[in-house]
Amino acid sequence: MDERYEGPCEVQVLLPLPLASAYDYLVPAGLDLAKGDFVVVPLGRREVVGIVWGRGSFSVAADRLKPIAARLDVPPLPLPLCRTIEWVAAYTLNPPGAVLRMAMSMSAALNSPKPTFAYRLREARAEIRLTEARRRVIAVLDSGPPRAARELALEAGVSASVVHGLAEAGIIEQVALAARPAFARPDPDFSAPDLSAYQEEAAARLRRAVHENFSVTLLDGVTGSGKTEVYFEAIAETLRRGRQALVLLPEIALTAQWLGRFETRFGVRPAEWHSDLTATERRIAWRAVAEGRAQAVVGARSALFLPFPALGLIVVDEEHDPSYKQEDGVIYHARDMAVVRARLSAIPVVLASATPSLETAVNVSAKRYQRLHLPERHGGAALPRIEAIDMRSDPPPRQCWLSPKLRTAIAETIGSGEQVMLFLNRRGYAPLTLCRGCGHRLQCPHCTAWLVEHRLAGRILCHHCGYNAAAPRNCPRCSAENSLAACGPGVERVAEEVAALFPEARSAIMASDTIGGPLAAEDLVRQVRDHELDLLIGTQIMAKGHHFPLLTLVGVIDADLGLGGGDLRAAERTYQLLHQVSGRAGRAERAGRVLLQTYVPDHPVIAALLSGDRDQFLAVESQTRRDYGMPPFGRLAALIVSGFDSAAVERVAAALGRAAPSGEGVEVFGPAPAPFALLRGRHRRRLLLKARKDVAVQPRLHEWLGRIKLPHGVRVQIDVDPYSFL
DNA sequence: AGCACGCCGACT
DNA sequence: GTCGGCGTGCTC
Repeated sequence: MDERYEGPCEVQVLLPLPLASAYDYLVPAGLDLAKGDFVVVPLGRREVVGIVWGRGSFSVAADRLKPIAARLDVPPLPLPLCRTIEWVAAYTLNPPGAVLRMAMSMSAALNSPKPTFAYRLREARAEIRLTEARRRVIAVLDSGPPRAARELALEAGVSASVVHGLAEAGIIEQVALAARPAFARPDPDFSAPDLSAYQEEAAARLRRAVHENFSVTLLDGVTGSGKTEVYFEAIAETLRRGRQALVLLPEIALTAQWLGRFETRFGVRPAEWHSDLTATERRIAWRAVAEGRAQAVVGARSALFLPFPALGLIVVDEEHDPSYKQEDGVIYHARDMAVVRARLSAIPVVLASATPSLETAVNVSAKRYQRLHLPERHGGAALPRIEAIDMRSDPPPRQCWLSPKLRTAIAETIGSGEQVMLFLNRRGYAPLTLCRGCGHRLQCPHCTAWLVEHRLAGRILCHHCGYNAAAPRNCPRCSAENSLAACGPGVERVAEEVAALFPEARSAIMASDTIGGPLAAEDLVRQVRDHELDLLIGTQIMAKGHHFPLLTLVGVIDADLGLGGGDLRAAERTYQLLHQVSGRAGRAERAGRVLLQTYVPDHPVIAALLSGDRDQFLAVESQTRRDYGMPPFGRLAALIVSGFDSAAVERVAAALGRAAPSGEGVEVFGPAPAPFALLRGRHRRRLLLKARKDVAVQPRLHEWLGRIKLPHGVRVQIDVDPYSFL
């Protein structure tokens, strides 16, 4: 049903602000609006852009209503996106305007499409004196299409004033560019894929799904089994139907390598959407999506809220990746919300992973999701051999982290002209620095966290708030000289050990803080590929996406890291990460080998990695969760109370504890100090609501919070389906 | 989220 | 005496 609102009448306008509800406005006579339209409305003494959300609610006296100032010349927010916004708001208990803000994070794009101008040579040229600079500009225009002043100046190697001077003199003239350069159209038939029988079968199933309504399909296959090529076929089919495709990737998996594969298959790069686009790039990409000119978009989780008018497919690659969980502001899980958007858009969604999340695995068992399995490595390469090194019987020397067995394996591998990757998910030199004299530990002044020494940079930093100071020479408390001792390993410390053990090996560190940016990262990848390096030491940043044919040994320095702490998903996450890291070993003809250094070789996670029996691991993990009524067999919601005044935070947390809902199928735990009891200077307390699967938690949470009056300066955040807890 | 209004310290 | 600090409260 096409909802139109012809003035004079009243409509609700949703503003991208954390207001409890949409506001009513008058539609002036002569203005004809539809749901989803972008409008400018007065708010207090400013003007803001909002979205026409529905007919007036008549909740405010008519004489207080203000008229809508204008309708913007932008395609309306697509209705399925509007419904997704409402759904996410209701589910996460956020004001709809706060969710809308995520879909309007590009205010510049809303300034009506400003016509862009280019210069071309005039037919009839006035006679003027031609300087060398002017000649160059004319030559550039002679040999190409009209260009914008800036570009023209750049290409001719002159300043902009030369261009303007030529315009003034009547040699060149401005022409309006008809449309902004269209986004290059990906060609679904640019290159025929070379698929295995399994891949072809899976691709055929997905192509069919693209012609039907909502469905969720898990594309399940080990690293190297060719999942990407398979979902590319679903994208191709979507493009043939003239619809748009969205691929969500974890931020760090969006690499030049992925883009290159897309370009090989479709002839052009897709539109990109991620956090380090410039304002201009955002504007261009957002408008191209909204106007349907961008047919294929790859992006991080926030791309989920882009205004696709003709969305036909969503792919969530690496669906198990924890970075899909947005942890601040509106707390949501992009994979789950992708399923919601697909359902509300009546389109298929494909979840791809080598190590599906337990939630997804359970949804497959329950037949809510389809599963397509790619059983083998494409090209027939063997899976890596995974072995444990029991650190209790094969310990490294004191203050060292590589066990004798791992050292031997490294020497053999490098000796035979192959490459090694050492994995340790810890940036910096050492996770903890303490004073041998007084026992003082270097701690962040704003967080409950140790300061991590980064020796290469000569700094100590907090990995949670970004606090950053020069590494002290003496103990900050007792001033003892040379008394600070590093405890435990970080990648820099492992690199130090490697340099001492293998002085002739060419090695490099790969961590988010040691590589300058995407370009430096690409260069490092190239160095590995071209065998300019023998050994790479890195964090999870190198866990995904790269194929290095000569890399045959992966050493995991501390396979137990992340298993402790009693976190709900610790086991699952460790399994996923180590499995992914293992997949880096031996992808071509050469067999790979993975060595896991562990003190608990019998731990179910380590055992599952050694046996390669993922499904058995998921079954055991699933049974444990079921026994304890934990997700996905029960529901969790966390309340995080935070503020700068710790006493006030404490009081609110205690009051929430007393006002906690109770009754059939609902339990509340806490308040307890939150995982980071002090974060960025804010004190934090946490309460956890656990409910049976059949209990709707949102109304309970709503009532619960309604019973508490929040003093100023204290904030309560709601995390429905918290991803981790301690 | 802005942007006001509002009531207490150092300046022309 | 004002200029301005940012606490709190409203915006259809």
